[in-house]
Amino acid sequence: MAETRAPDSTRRSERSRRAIYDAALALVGEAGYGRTTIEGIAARAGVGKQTIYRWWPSKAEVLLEAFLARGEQAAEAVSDPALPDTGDLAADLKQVLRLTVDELTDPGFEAPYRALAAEGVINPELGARFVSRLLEPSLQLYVDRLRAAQEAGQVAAGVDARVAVELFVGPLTHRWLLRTLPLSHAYADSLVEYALRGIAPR
Amino acid sequence: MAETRAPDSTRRSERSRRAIYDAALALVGEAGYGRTTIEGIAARAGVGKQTIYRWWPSKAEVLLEAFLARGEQAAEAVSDPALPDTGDLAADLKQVLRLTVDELTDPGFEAPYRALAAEGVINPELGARFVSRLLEPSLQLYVDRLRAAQEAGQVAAGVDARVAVELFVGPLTHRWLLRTLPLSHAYADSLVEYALRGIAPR
Amino acid sequence: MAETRAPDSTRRSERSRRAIYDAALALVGEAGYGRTTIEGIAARAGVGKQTIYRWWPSKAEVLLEAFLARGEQAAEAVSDPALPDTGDLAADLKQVLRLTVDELTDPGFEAPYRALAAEGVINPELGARFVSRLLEPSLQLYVDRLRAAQEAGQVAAGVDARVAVELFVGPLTHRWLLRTLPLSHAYADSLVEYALRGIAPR
Amino acid sequence: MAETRAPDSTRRSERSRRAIYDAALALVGEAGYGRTTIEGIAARAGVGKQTIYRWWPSKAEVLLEAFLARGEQAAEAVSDPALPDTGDLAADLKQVLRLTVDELTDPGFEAPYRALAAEGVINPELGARFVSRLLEPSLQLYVDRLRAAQEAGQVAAGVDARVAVELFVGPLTHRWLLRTLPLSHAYADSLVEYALRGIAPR
DNA sequence: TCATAAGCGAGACGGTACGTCCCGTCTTTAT
DNA sequence: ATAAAGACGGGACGTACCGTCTCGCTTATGA
Repeated sequence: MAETRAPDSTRRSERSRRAIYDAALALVGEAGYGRTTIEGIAARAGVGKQTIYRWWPSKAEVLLEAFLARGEQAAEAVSDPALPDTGDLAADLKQVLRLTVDELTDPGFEAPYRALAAEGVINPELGARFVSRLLEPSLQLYVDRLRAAQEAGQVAAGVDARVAVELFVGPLTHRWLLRTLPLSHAYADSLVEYALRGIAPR
Repeated sequence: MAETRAPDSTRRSERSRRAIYDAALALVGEAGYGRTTIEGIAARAGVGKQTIYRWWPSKAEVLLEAFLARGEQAAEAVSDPALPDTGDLAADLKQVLRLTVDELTDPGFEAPYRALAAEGVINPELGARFVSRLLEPSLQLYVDRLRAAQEAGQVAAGVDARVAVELFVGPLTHRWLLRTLPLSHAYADSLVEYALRGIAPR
Repeated sequence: MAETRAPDSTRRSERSRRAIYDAALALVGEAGYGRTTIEGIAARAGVGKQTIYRWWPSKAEVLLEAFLARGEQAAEAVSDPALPDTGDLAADLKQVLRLTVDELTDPGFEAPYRALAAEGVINPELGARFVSRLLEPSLQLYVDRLRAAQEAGQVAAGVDARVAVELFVGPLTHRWLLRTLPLSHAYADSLVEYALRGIAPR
Repeated sequence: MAETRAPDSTRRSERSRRAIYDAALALVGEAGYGRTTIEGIAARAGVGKQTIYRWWPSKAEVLLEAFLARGEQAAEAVSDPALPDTGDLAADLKQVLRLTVDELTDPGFEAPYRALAAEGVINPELGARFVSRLLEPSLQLYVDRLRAAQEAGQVAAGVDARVAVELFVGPLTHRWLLRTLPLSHAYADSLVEYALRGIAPR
């Protein structure tokens, strides 16, 4: 059991960590995931390769953490991450799905997010981390909003909120990942209408 | 205009083509997409590397054609590719979605299909071919079945069948690709129930 | 016994081989053996690293062959490699040892020759090749000349010519390798005088 | 003039110094000079790398000092380092050369000595130190003995003792360094006989 | 007596080179 | 002309060390 000596994380260089995140996100955005290399990230970050290999097991993990770090920065700016609750469930969901459409179409966001999703499709370990650290937290917001609506009698009592969430998010993600048909606000609205009828109280 | 002369496909070796397909599918299944190499495919197929480069532009294309070729073999065995139409729309969809769940879980099928999907997520050209050659044809079967139901008054008249299809297929694919939660027949059934209510006539 | 597939030497690129020799000798001369790298040789020769690793096991072997190749070129220009035999043994040996001093002092020759000798001191395999391919052939010329002198009665009959050779060459090499004291024609002459008396007939 | 402040040698750890010497000699003996690294020496000595870099400029210097330190230990055991002078010059020289042969063949001695010699062949600075600290002192003992013999009329008056020494030591070193032919007591004896005749009085 | 500054073990850091794998191209020989 | 074979120039991999640096921790004075 030749455990390869774990590095001492208290002595880690925060400066290098940030430079690596920036370089990784920039390169994936510019050249694509396949043409982004560890050597390239190291060179752009002004960092030795070993500093990357010391702290991350793979290119995909670097990108995942870089993405998470960016997300946390963005999250600090927002006080309440919860979905809006104006009482009008349909309007609230449409608003959020429209925002999601915008985000998925944002050039700076799309490339690394696609790269991570694709890597997670093939690599179960990374996929699990991708889901638990990035995807599930935002799905949970939907779950919370749907439960609130359920208590307000706007959603049928027997509906499993976790499954219901996928009625909204699943088709959107499907279109985005596989590029079957273009994403649009109109499509988001249609989804909300169909899916909401599907889980409405009798 | 020194156009790199296109090879004469009439003299192409059918033997090599098949060996390449077999090797490609086997290697992706055994080692994963990332660890499958053109050299590896060539060696395993007992073929020169150039024979691959002559006929395919990339590893992904080899795999896509290999997958299609296998699909066509399977298709020859089936006379009518259409979805069942017993008149009971819910039952028909449940049956098909359950079969889809089984297929997505089949070990021999899953690895290359995931590999292609993931590559398509990142590579738009391949993604487009993946969708048009593999995905859309089967989605079209759903569209046809839903249109028939619509004419039979089992689906609301205003519903866009192409969008409706995604209410069934989108969540299922989402779970499979991202492995958020396990696929099961019960989940397939739930999807059919929720989604069908969403597009039911008033 | 996983024999690492030997390359097909009939398809070897003569062009690359020569470029590698030139680059290796130039770099050792310019930067010294320690600062000469395989990557540097490959880059300077305009060659892939693998082309070096395919044909040579180490930097030292590249240099040895480069040196031998240069020697062979030089040898082609000379019809008879034998030592001069004017009948005057002392004069002949002085002439040859003086030439050797000049050669060992020649800037273009010294650096690679030192590098090879030093590597051979540490690495017995390379040392053996260095000796058998470079050193012994020239020592043999001395042996031949001494045997001729022996037959002419200028050297004592009982003397082992191979040992006698080292009386001339050993001290010279010792000074050169270890730089104890400067090499000079005068030193060469002294050596010949002392050593020749040592092996003279009674 | 930001001279990098010289370390305070009064506070130097004798314990570490010795551990470094031991580790260096052991590693060179076990793995060879090329595979001995500063990191390896530090790890084996249980010492920080900086402790080596603080006190020595290079791997070769560490080894040279380690070798010298061992030599001094050995020298303390001997009262008089001078060569024997029994009056029989040939016998005295044969005895010393035979001892030298034995030493050069001693496994614990050979590896580091070869490593230093080889490094000195390539690196003139180290070579100079190698010669002045290790080689010349012992050559001087020969010079002294030969001068004594000269005064006793056993060596021709005109002979330069420093040059004469090399007639004995040069061929021996040549054989040892380059491994042209095996070292043996018989070879040592032959050398003494030939060389002594070369410098004998008329 | 006790701060304070040196040497020290430890090891992270920016780098360079290693030797290997594979890329996509090209050339040779055989069918 | 296609095919098997594989050498080639090239680029990235992940590893090993380089020499520098920064961290706490002894340890040994000198204020």
